[in-house]
Amino acid sequence: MTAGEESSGAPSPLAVQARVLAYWEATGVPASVLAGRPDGPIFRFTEGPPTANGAPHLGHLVARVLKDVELRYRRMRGMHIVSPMAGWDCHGLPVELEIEKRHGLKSKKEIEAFGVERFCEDCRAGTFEVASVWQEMSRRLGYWLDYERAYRTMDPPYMESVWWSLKTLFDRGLLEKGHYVLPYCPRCETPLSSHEVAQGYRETTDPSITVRFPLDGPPGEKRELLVWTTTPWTLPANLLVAARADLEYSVVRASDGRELVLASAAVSRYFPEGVDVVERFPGTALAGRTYQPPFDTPGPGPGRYRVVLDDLVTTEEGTGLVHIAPSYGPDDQRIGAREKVGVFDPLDSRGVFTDAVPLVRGKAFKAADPILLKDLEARGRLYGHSTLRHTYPFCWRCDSALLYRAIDSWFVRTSRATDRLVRYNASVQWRPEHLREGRFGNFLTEAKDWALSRSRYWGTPLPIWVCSAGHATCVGSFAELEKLVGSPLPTPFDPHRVTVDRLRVRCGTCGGETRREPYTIDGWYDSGSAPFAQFHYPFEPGPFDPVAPLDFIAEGLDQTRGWFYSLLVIATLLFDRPAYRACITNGLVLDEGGRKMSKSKGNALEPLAMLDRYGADALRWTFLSSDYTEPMRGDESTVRKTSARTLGTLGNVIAFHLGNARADRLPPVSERPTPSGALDRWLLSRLETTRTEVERALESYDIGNGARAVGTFVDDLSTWYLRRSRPRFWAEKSSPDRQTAHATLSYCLLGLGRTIAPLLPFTAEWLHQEVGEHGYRERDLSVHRTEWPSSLAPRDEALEHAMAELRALVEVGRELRHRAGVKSRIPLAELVLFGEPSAALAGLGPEGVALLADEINVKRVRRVPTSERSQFPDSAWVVREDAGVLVAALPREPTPELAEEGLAREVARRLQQTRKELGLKYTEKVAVTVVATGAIYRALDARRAALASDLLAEPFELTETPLPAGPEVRSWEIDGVTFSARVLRRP
RNA sequence: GGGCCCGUAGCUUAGUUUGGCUGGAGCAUCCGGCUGAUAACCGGAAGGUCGCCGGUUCAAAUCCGGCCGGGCCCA
Repeated sequence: MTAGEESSGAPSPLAVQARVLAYWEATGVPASVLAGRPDGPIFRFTEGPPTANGAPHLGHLVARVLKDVELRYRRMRGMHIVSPMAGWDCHGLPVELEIEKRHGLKSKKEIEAFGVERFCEDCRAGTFEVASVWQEMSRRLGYWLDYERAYRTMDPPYMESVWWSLKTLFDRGLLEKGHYVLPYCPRCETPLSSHEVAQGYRETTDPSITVRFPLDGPPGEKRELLVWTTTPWTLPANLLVAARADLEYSVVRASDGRELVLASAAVSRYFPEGVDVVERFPGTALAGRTYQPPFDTPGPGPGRYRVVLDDLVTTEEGTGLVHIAPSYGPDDQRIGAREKVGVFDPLDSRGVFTDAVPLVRGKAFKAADPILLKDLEARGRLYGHSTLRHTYPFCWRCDSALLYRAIDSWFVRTSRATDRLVRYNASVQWRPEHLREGRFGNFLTEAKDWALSRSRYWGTPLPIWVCSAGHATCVGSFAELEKLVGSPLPTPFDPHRVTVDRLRVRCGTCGGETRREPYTIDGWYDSGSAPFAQFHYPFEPGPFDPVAPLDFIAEGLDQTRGWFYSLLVIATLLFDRPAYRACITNGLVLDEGGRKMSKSKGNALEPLAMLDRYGADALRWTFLSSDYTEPMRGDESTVRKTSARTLGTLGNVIAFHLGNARADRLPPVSERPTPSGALDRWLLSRLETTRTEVERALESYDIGNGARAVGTFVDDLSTWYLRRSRPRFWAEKSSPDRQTAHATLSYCLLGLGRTIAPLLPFTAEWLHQEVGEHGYRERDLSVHRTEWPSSLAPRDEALEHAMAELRALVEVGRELRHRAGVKSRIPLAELVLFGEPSAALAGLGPEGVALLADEINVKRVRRVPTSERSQFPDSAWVVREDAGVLVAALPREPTPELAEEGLAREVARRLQQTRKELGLKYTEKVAVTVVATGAIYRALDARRAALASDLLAEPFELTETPLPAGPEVRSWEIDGVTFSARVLRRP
């Protein structure tokens, strides 16, 4: 922008963004900032690694804005960020699934036919297909991460650190094998962890059936247990029925004469019409009774098909008699183990029935339901059949219905550290705070052992080898592995399954032949290891400190069960300390209707497209000034409106300042001016207040409060300071008042630039470069390389208070004018204020009075005692009273002289309008001829010189003789009187 | 079924921790004003059962209980 263009408005946010991005890239500002301040205090941070093959959505963008704000702020405070590395979560089902789809693979069998090696190679390559989108999004958002040195969970050093940690847990007895009932995905053929399952619950319809289990008994007695279930496919695996000792059971006689046994509490539910009760007895009376199983598949076994007692039985639903299939439920397993009845699991790894149940051989577990039902019915074993809508877990990645089944798995024994998890969590500064005791806290107290192993291919292999004698050897480093192999490892060594499983590893205990436990580990363990594994700890020296938690992390609320949890568990078990000191979470971004965004619904807004359309700061501001802890609506009109408000206003102020400063070549002022005027001092104080509020907000991770403070300041700056100061800026260059106004505005803008640098990095840079006249030349002059200002100006709270009072009085004055029906252009004689001024207001002195008079357009402001109310009759005055307290009065009419002055202004305004319509710059002179008569003539005649100067008119002619008609002659009417004028551009 | 959170004007929200001035703003609407920022600025009006019901209190948007609606999480 040059001096000749000073009247043009603010450049668009997009233009600002493009300009700033170009500057950053040309001069390497981001890289130099990322390099950090190694001499400064360390601020520990870790970027939560996104899944490397999933596209970013707006929610990710919110989290990144929050992280960026805090990191920029800490950098300005001179802190050294450890580490600013980007990260990628490379392993696990999401990646495998993508590759399976690509090759049309539908099962593990097909993967193995395809070739595990090829498959894993494709997973490795596929990992980075969307990486560039993430990187580009970060760049455009202004989120500076070190992508050059990004950590990847699939890199051998990273994996070696993970192995080290697993061995550490193993040695402490915190990593153990078990055979437990786990949620299992039949399609992926692997168990899932509880936090994975948590992501997949959804409503579904299942059969709800009641089955007759005939009791063995004395001849002639025909009694049947009524047993309820929603999973008919588990019935072939039934081994026991549970009753509750302290519950009463009834025997009822059905209409067909058969006697049915169920809990007394369930009788009215099953027989709302009433029924004959033959007998009642406690649950203990049923214990040990044997029955005919629903299907005789597993055959008789010791202790099977009998009634046992257990507290899991309730009567809220069902019959108070619970079908127990020890393979298919955690409680079932517990009871089965206690009763020593063994297990019967007729499903293969894909959830398909084996030959063990000929009736449904080859059927997937759910698909067997109708066949089993039909068979039960044919044999007269089905008592009732309906359906039930309830929530049921599905695989979070492939959407298959999960089943619970007993399976071998390795567990991290988190349940042994529950008290420490809870204690360390208590020290976390959560944002919002309620997560500590609320959602996250609750989750911790219920924490179960972490099912770590996955029967999959693309992941960190579980580094445990077991020999024929049953010794388990957990390997914690490549060196240790090499020792056990007895010969050098291949170089470069890639510790993924394909390589590792070719090695012949000797048992660490007996030296015998071993086989590796054929598992990979849960990807959440990989990402939870990021704080140390990204530095290849403990194998290489690095900045990781086992004693020090991260200072700060931030991710979406969905990570409570994900990353926030795995970080805490790993830090607690491994280092016996909390994982992070502060954690900010953000809510989901919803569409304009408040619905979840999803690609399938087509309502998802692409982050990059949004950045293209509105620019980074507009999006940043929208998120920061909304309640980002709650679900937000991400519709575009909100972005447009919210950002236009503050960014647009600030842009206008800057554009005004630049135009003004450049027109007269006034240099930027970076030293704090010491103005004497109240308005200038007020602005400086407001700036300092704002700086303090932003500082407090960012220190305590309450970013929203900082953003609000900035919003208020920008409004004050534009609509009060600048509006009130505007005439000062068109005084002569040498005028002291102009100089002071310029210095104040320049200084405050530069101070504001540093204050908003963490929040609005693009706008701040633009401001800093333009107002500071750095010219986008040197990277050292970037606002992001400046220090956070420790103090920008003296704070004068009394002055801020006084100004607020004054502004309230201005509003009163305007309201009075409105009521009097006299427009602002017409001066009135005086504004009368009742009573004594407050101490604060009095402190503003004559400047305050002048300001008030000018705003209300009155010739003077007068204070009178309240007792003089009678001197201001309603016939001539409009009076304001608040709750019975007199405030102010204003004349209803201007004096004739003032009316004339107003008339002159009416004319002047129309001529100014004409100037503008001619497209004249405010420095261009014009030749003006005004034709008027009567009152208008008299009004103008008395003010020729002033009008000429206001309008830059040379000459300014006034006549009563009409001008010859012409295109340049225009006429107007004021209160029924006409006048005309000719305004000519001067050559 | 359980837990946590949210519900203030058409929209975005402050105020809720620690009860107390007529519940503030901004956008949008209407009316008016201003005119050297101009797809800007200023004023006024209208718009609120502070989700609903009940309780505590001299006093409740704020504290307590219950309910309704929404979201997330758990099972």
